Amino acid sequence: MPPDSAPPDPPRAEVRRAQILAAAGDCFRSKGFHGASIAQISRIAGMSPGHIYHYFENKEAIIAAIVAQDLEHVLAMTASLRVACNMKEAMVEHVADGVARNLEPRTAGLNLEILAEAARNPHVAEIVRSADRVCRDSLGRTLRDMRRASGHDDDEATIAGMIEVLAAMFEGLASRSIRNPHLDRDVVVRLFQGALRDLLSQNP
Amino acid sequence: MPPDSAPPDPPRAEVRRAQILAAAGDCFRSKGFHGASIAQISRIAGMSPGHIYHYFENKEAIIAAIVAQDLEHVLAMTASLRVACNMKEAMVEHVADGVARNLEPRTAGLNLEILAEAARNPHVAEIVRSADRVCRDSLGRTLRDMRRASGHDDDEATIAGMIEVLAAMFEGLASRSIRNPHLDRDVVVRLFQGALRDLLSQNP
DNA sequence: GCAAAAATAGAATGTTTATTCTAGAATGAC
DNA sequence: GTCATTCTAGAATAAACATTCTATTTTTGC
Repeated sequence: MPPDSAPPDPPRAEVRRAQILAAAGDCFRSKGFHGASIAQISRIAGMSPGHIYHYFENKEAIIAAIVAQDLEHVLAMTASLRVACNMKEAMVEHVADGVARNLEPRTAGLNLEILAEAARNPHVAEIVRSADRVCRDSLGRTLRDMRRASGHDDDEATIAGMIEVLAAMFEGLASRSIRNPHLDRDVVVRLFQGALRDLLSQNP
Repeated sequence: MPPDSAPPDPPRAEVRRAQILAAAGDCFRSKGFHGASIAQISRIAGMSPGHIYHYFENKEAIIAAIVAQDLEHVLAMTASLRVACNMKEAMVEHVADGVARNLEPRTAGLNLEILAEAARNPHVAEIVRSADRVCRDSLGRTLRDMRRASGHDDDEATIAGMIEVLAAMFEGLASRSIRNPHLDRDVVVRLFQGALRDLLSQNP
């Protein structure tokens, strides 16, 4: 449950809202944002089509809510990772998790759907970008501390660049899982660990 | 009547077909595969909606053609790259082009659209996968030669893994260009070059 | 020039869509 | 229990959509 800042709503409404979001998640994953219809979502959510409009202004609002919900998960994960990973080797150990998560077909599909929608829907783009900003800030602090601790003195641009490279690598796995579903995950993990080590200990 | 099963030879037909594909490309880029309508495509292509069905059986066939066309460009690029890049440093030099190309918003948007569609449309998935197979084979040969020339003896799995890492890095840039449109391209190029050098010269 | 064939437009079709409207059922306050 | 409020269903609406049909124009082979 996201710790919503919204005023205390009747619990009934919250349950209903959650049902809609769950159903919409399923439909969006399998049909895409524009391939899934309100009728379909309402059937899976166990309510009438019209009733959905008591909780969401329109279909775009449902899309936005799904995107926000999904990114909040990522945000929470990033935050917890920051606490656990003050050291380089700890990060390297987490690579296996990160690779597995990003290769998961269901995750990959919805992520790509979100990005494609963000590429043409400014509202969704803003949600995606603001979540990314938070992730980058958090990862940036971790990275700067780590590099300082090992004697390097990087400028901001280099830190930001490292984050982009890291992010591109992991986010690129979604693309890889679609294009080459039979890729050898273990080898990828091994090489990712090597690349990460090199990236984090390189001289400027 | 369904369209002629054999594409007509006359150049007239080819021009018309190309017009449709060009218009469809524009529409798909700005609205997505399912957001773009035949009416819209036909308007931009300068013909009637019904006429499109003389060249394509249905909308999915247009999507498939666009996907195939796009991937053929990538394929051609990969092939030319293989000729030019027998050496590591030559590849490193091409990083800047590769980064710029993958960060291009128009390219990135359509690529993400294609991947999202491939995640749920088996027909499109097959096109994408077969193109990727060709790219991997070509890059694999290049990489193996390069590594042998510098005294390394890798097994197939390692070569395949290197390709996956490389591909993930570059393909991940599409995601980055959406999530963080203001990223510093030059720094990313510099760090990509370093990462590429490390990846290609690491010991097994 | 002239028929046969191909190319094309544009209206017609039938379905699907998001969204709104209307009215009935559940719930809770007192 | 009664009444006001909130939920909820399902029909109604109006637009959009992919696709097909029909008729007209253009091209081509001769």
